[in-house]
Formats: sequence, C-alpha cells, structure tokens
Amino acid sequence: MDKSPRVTPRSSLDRNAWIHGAIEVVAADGMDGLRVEVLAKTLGVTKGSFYWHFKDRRDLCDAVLATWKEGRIRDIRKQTAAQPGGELAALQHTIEVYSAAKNRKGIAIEAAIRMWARQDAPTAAIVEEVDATRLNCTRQLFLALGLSEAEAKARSVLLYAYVFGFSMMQCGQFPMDAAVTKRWIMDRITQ
Amino acid sequence: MDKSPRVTPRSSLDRNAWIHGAIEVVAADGMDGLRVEVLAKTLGVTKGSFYWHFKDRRDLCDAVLATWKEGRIRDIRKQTAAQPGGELAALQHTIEVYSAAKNRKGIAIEAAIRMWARQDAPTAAIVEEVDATRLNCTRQLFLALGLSEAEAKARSVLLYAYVFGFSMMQCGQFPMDAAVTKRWIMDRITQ
DNA sequence: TTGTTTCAATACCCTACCGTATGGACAAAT
DNA sequence: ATTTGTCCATACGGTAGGGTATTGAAACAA
Repeated sequence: MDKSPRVTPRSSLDRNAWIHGAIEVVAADGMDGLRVEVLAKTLGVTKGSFYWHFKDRRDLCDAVLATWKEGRIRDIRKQTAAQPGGELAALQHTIEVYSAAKNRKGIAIEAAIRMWARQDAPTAAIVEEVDATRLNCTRQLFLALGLSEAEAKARSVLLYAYVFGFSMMQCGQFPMDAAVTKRWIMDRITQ
Repeated sequence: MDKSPRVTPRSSLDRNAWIHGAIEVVAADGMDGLRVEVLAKTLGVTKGSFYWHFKDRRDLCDAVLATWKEGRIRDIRKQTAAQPGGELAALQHTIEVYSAAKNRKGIAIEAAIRMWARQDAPTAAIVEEVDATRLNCTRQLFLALGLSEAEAKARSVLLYAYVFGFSMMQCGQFPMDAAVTKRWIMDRITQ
C-alpha cells in the first residue's frame, strides 16, 4: 500500500494560521509581545490547540523567523530582477518599493526581528543572511551597469543602509519636500 | 551659617542610579526587558527602594527616555560644532563617530527606544524631536558649505539614514573592505 | 531623649503566562 | 460498531513580576 491513509492537510494549514497570526502580533507588539495564550484568544481557540501544533513558544518563534526569511529573500530577488538594459530602472524601483511609506507592517516586522536578533544568536545569523542576500542582489545590478566591484559594493551598502535607515526615522518635525528629497537621494545612490 | 541643613542630595543621586541602571538594562534587553524587581536585584536593593523614588514602572521609563533625549541632543550639538571653514571636517567627523563600531551600546539603546516608540505615542514624539535636531544640525553644516536649502536637506536625510541604517545592518556575510567602502560613502554624502 | 524625615526590607495580593495532563468531540478506517 | 487518529477544551501547577502596605533603621532635628 502507499505510505498511508493520506493526509489531512488541515494540520499544516492550521500551523500556518498560527504562524501568520503570530506575524501580525510581532508587527504590532514585537517579539516579546508574542504570547501564546493571547494569540490563541485572537484565533478563537485555546492553548490546547497551540501545543498540538507546536512544541513550545520557541518553536513558534522559529517558524515565524523561517517564514520571514523566505519571504524576504524571495521578495528582494523579485524586486531586483531585471532584463538586460533595465538594471538602472530595477535599482530605482527597488529603492522606491522599499522606502515606500505604504510598507508599514513590513518595516515593523523588520525592526522587531532585528531587535530580537540582538539577544538571540540564531536569529542574528538569519538576519545576516537576509542582509547579505539583499546586498548581493543590488550589487549585481551595479556590476551590470559597468561599475567596479568595490564601487558596486559601496553603492549597495549605501543603498541598503539608506532605505533601511530612512524607514526607521521619524521625519515629521523636519519640513521638506519629500518627493524632491527622495529623488535627489535616489540619483545620488544610483548615478 | 551656610545653607547646610538643607538638602540630602542623596535622594536625587539615588534616583539617577536607578535611571542609569535602567539604561544599561534597556541597552541589553530592550524596554520590555526592564523589570523593576530584576533591576532592584542588580542594584543590590529591593522593590521597596524603587517605589520610594518612582511612582511606578512607567515613571522610570519616562525618566530613561528624558535622559536619553537630553544626551542625544547634547551629543549631536557637540559633534557638529564647527569653526568657520571646518564644516566639511565636522560632517566627516560626525559620520565617523556615529557609524563607529565602538558605539555598540548607544546603537542598542537607539534601537530599543525606537522599537518602543512604535507602541507609545509620547515616546514617538520624543524620537521625532531627536531626529529633527540631528537633521537640522547637519543641515546647518551643509548650508555653511554653500549648498542650497533643498540639497542641504536632502544630504542631511541621506547622511542620517545611512548612518542609522548602517548601524542596524549585519554585514558579516557580505565580504568587503570596510574602510574603503565607508570612505567612498562618506565622500558620496559630503561632496 | 524624643520626634521626624529619609530610605529600604518584608510580606502580601493579584495578574499574566508557560507548559502539562487529561479527556472529549469528531472523522476516517476497519 | 468499534477502533484509531486528529484536533481542541479544560483544569492544573508553577514562576515572574507589578504594585501596596507596613515595618524598620538610620540621620538628623528639637
């Protein structure tokens, strides 16, 4: 016979529901705000369900982290994909997408995970991997534009640090024309 | 006689001891890791002392925040002070100081407070104030170098976002000559 | 000496959670 | 119909920690 009476795929689906619910919580309250009893309540179940799908709270945290990592790597690959000749446009597009104000939730998750990485070495390793992937993706584009290896790396670091730093700033008290400023910065990084 | 019978300044000194101990904790574990019983133990006392000097935990958090704000504003003013003709050097000096790896604790506190500001509006307002002050300090230097208002603002945003973003990145997996890269970026921002 | 003030220790109460143990509902398989 | 596996509810024990109330000890003042 085959390897069993076939799946009830609901199991993995429910695990995913927990993970995605957890990601919402992390975005709102940070990793420390992720509490299994509280999350259970928002999902309309009790702890009994949680400890069926997960070994413990750490197990959920690891799953959140793995999901985040895969999503981020897939996304930077997608955003930096370019046809030959379209490398500059791809770079500009990447800057626009990642520094967009609409990305509130994504930024919150980034901040929360990086905060957590400060106290958790395995998490720090994953963050490093994501950072390296992003840096390499833009580096490839700069190289395709004919820049030297050193300059491609330097521009990638500047691009990434700017986008990331800008997303963490609060410019509300600093009056400026945001569109003009962003455009000036984008040109300064890419050209 | 002198004003001697007066004050026992130990009161305010001890309050400061709590605050500075709290800042150490925040740097290590974030705002959520700040627990009064734990902090009391590290200071060698009990909660009884804490609730004499502070109304509640929130009172301590506010004091930490106020102390941080004052220190950051004083520091950016000091770092960006320049004699006429020394504006470019002051800018370069500022970039070097704030992106230095030696500043580990300061970066950790920044991250922790910004994380907290996401959930706490009064804190967000203070962060905005600090950000605006920093942006204005470097803006003044760019203006003194003869740049237009718009370009001075844009360069300030780029400078600050870069320094801040770079401090949050993990470049361990991205091989590069850090000194060369940083130098290239510094020139790109200031010249 | 005898208050009075300042600061800290102790003892409580109460809530929020983590993790476990157990049982029960329901579906599928036999 | 009975068994088995899947998923969740309930109940429980345990710890951490916030905040209060009370006591105590020392410094100082009268």
